[in-house]
Amino acid sequence: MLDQRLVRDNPDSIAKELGRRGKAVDLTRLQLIAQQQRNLEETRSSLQAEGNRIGKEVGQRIKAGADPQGDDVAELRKQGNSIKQKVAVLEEEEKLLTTQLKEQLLTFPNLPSPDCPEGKDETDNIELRRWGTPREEKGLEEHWQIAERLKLFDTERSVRIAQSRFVTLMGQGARLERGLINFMLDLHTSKGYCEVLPPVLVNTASLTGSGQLPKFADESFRCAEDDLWLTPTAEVPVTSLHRDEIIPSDQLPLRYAAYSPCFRREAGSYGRDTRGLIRLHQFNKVELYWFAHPDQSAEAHQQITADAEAVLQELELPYRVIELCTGDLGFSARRTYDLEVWLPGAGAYREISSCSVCGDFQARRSSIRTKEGKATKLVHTLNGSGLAVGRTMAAILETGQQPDGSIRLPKALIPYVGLEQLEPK
RNA sequence: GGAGAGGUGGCCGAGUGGUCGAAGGCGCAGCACUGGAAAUGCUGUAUAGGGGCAACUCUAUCGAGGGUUCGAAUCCCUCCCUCUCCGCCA
Repeated sequence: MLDQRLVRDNPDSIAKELGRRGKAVDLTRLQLIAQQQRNLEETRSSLQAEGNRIGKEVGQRIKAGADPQGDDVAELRKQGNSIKQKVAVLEEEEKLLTTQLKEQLLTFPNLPSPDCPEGKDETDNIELRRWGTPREEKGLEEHWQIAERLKLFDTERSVRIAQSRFVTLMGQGARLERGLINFMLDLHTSKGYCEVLPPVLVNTASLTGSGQLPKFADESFRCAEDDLWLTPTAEVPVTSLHRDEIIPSDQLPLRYAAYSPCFRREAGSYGRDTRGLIRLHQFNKVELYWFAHPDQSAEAHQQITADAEAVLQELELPYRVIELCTGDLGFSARRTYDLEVWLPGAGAYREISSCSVCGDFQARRSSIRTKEGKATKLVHTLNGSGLAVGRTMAAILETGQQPDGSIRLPKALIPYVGLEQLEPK
């Protein structure tokens, strides 16, 4: 959420910064609401001050022995009543404006960081670096072909169980997925991350706090009978882990590694990535999340990205790091690095992790603060996939394929899967 | 699902109509004591939004929303949530 003070005092510069995302933004109406709201607050509160003064005086006089039914007390009561009525009218107007202001503020995306490169869409993203040597020989299979051959998962039967875009991992496939989750969590916790296994049903306040609501309601699955939604990412429950809290500054940064299944409606992606593990309504993900002191968030962003990269490096999966331009930035992000893993079968880099610094955007929505001396300030939040498990499996299958049709597993993963390689059964 | 209890500051916990933003404790910070520390003592320490260069000051907030009153943490109504016991259940 944007800072309402900034909107009130510097609407033009805020509009300009938001405009870097590619769409012109007009804040004049919002600024007017904010201004009116503040004016009303001023009159209302000074009126209330007068009312409080009268109330106290009545109490004092009665205590001092005045007749509670006497004329002078009655006169004060009358004044009190008249103020009360005026305040009631003002309060109603003010409440309306406050609600409007809040509602509006929640619909604006975060301000891009000044360091975020300008651009209109993904074609303007910038490749920062590459790691590893991609396999580029011809005739390699795509992961879903391998999976079919090795019977790692069943998509057709999953339609029977649920719908399209669901997958049932079976046999070695299920085992590999489980091994990957354990491997990732072990790697992160060995570096000091606190492991989290959160609820995957989350309430509206949680989704609003991390930025999915109110704008992206159609992207999430909702439980009709309850105020609960299926979480689209562990980022949501982990943000709300500290919602409405003040975190002592000596505890920062708090670093969490949360495994959760993730649920996305993928509205508007008909026909894209219909085969395999790339785009599903339900997938597994290990998410890294930091609550950081505002002064530390830039470094934290480098670190969280490095921690995500470490998973790919340990798994010997070639990848590249992309910096998103302003036009491709997510709603809550100020700056984002995407990790794209090389899929030899598909012959393409695919996003496998997105590491974002959100500044105080989520912290303001979720009211997560820290204390520094006397001052209370909003913390900064960061998130990064470490990693999307299904896509990781796809990369391992495509990268590890050997001439005899078996799949070599990365060394680091062998103890987790209990197999040297995957073979047709 | 049935019965009961309760929601107060960073935490615990008092407070049933008047200067209560709220006793006391814990925690935290500063100071004193000390060679240094512990212990002890003193002082300070809620959040949000206004106004002011600042000192400071105003308003709101005791789960949420209404009501009674000149005045509500305290009384009334509605709702939400949490806990305990019973039932059911992985």
